[in-house]
Amino acid sequence: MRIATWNVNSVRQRLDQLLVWLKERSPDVVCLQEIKCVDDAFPREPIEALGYNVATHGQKTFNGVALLSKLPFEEVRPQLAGDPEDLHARFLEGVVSHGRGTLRVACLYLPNGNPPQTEKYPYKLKWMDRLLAYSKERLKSEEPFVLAGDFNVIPTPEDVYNPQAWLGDALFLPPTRERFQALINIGLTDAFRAVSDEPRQYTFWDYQAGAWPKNNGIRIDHLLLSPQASDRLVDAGIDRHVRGWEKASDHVPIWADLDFNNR
DNA sequence: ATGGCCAATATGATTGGA
Repeated sequence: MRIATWNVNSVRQRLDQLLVWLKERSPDVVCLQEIKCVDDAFPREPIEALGYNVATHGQKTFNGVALLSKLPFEEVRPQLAGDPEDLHARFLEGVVSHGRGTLRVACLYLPNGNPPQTEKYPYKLKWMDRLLAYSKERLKSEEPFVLAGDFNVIPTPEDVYNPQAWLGDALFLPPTRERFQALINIGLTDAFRAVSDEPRQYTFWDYQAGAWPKNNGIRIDHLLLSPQASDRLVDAGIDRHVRGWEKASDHVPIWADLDFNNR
């Protein structure tokens, strides 16, 4: 079973690339971030035509997340618990059933938090605290689940082309990294790092300043696996080549393969 | 962080992104 996540930076601008990539990688479950449209404007039909069920949690102009699944959804729920006043469309949880049980997938678009001296940074940290609380609660069920999305977190200096330049950035500040590490400490596994210790493996390159041709990137999109999911991990990867396409998103897709058959 | 960006919006200047 292949789980993938991709910040598409507007699903309507990226539809052609999305369809090509879906055919090429054929993931079973896909988490999309920054769809940047309301639910009614989401281009469902061409995606459904490829065999996907579609669930969206959009809003006007900004943010917005979606789940695509070849397997039917048993349940779908928007919004991360813990702050009823947070109306940003950044979280959508779905449960799909496969042959040997269910898999819960949480699609998330974690706040950027820049500039750090504004109210945006405490909002990010609070969101991360809510995500930790959510994850602790879900771990109690001892069922396989995946946190998938744009975390806007550079976990370690190995995950950024020039750590010095990012020391004061909301994606790399110690309180940000500490909260990401807290997710690891409670038992979640970074799928990509479970299969590769290669440095300079990035998921985002800025549109500006020749970042892509110079490989000035950062690794901020992640798949975190619960113990029952990481037991099933067989491979993971970054679809770096997608960044070189015409009219590319500034993020590329990442994926993980989980084998739920008997060992 | 930056050699020059990109997307959405009653739209041509502003906001947000990372």
